[in-house]
Amino acid sequence: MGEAAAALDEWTERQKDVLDAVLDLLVTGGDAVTTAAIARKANCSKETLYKWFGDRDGLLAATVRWQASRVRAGNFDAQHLDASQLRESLEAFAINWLTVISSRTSIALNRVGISHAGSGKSSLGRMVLANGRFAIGERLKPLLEAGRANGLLAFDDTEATFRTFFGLVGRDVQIRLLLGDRLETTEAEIARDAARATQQFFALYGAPQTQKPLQGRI
Amino acid sequence: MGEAAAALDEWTERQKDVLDAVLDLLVTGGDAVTTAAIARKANCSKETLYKWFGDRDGLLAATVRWQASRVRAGNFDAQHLDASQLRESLEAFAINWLTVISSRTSIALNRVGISHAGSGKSSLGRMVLANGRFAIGERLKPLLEAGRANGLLAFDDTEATFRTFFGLVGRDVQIRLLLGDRLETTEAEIARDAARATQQFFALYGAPQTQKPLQGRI
DNA sequence: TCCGAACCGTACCGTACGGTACAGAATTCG
DNA sequence: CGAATTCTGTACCGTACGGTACGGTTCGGA
Repeated sequence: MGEAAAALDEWTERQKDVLDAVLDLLVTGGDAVTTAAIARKANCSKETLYKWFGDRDGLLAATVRWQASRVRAGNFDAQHLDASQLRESLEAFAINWLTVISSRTSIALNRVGISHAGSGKSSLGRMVLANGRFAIGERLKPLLEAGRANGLLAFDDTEATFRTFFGLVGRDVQIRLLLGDRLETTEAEIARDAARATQQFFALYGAPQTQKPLQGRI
Repeated sequence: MGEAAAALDEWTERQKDVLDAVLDLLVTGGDAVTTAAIARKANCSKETLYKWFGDRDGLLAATVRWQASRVRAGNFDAQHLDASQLRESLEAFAINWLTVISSRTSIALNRVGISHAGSGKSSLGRMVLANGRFAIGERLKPLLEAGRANGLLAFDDTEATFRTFFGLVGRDVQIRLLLGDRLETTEAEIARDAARATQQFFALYGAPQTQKPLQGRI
């Protein structure tokens, strides 16, 4: 939230163009993402790159933040939920999440973060994690808790419940894509998987069908 | 199966020592896994490395195969299953899988495969995938189908069912570890998670408690 | 119109690393 | 024992790449 706003005006338009160039290079995995290639693609000098972003890692970190600041989908309003609204919201979350992790951008950034995490300096990995797995968690948890408050869901541990939802939605998709598996992720496929995951989630955590107390409405 | 046997006698003892050295270097992520470092650690010359394994990628590929050939756990016998045996077997699978993906070796090899997949040449990624995600799938599916044949499980698509089990067990563990998250994965924690995943899996795919026909017993 | 700041393009430097060459030790085999 | 083979250790080569230096250009402000 504050994070996203900060990232949005943290750089000038010209600098954002540079970050977009980095993203382009990352996504088209063909050629290596060298500082020279970045400067060429962005029509700027390497010296400017280093002046603005410090070093290559700083540039990559800025790119992660920049992409993250763009991705935030609007939060879902979780007041006066009924069962079908909750189901729709969960399904929308699942669709959104599957779409994100299937995107070439997400795959490329996760690969960069993982490579860095393997090289000791794990700050990029933590950043990807914060803007991926943990960001979606913080956005989904209020919805889960609203569902519980309205008697639609039954669970004790919000974190554990979210992790189960995460597993039901993601399954093996992310690791397969990261490892280069060709996995057709069409929109229709994603919608079907999101619906299945949501249904399974309700089977596990849906509250038993009791007459829910008409709280507040006289 | 044949793969494992092939890998076991594909190299001499001396060569296996070299591959173990590569694994050691990969696991202790501190220093880069250069050919010079490998030769130093294995007390052999770089020239021998190139003679035996072709080039650096061939050496890494051989290391993946070598590690995979060691990991295979004994298959589970899936005859005359009753419910508690099935549950135990599934839980054992889950424990085994969680233990593997939490190991420093698995994390390091997956990181290498992912990095390679990002650099165009995806053969290493596919190899890690074949010996990880797909190997566990091929080993688990017979158990699922035996459970169905014995009336303990109800599902149509074996692959889809396995993927759900995979998601319930793995959740966010692998991506978090790959991205450098410190995630305590004690034996007790793994056992608890495996039990929870198995229970959830039965809740989704357990056959309704009918009197199962006493097939074969008079 | 002039000045200075920011920036582009290119050239350059140092180092790290994959891969090769080679001399000498170890080992095998007749 | 001697010849041939295989291996080790080290030195070496070429290249790729992160980072720096610098001359030339654009552009905003006085």
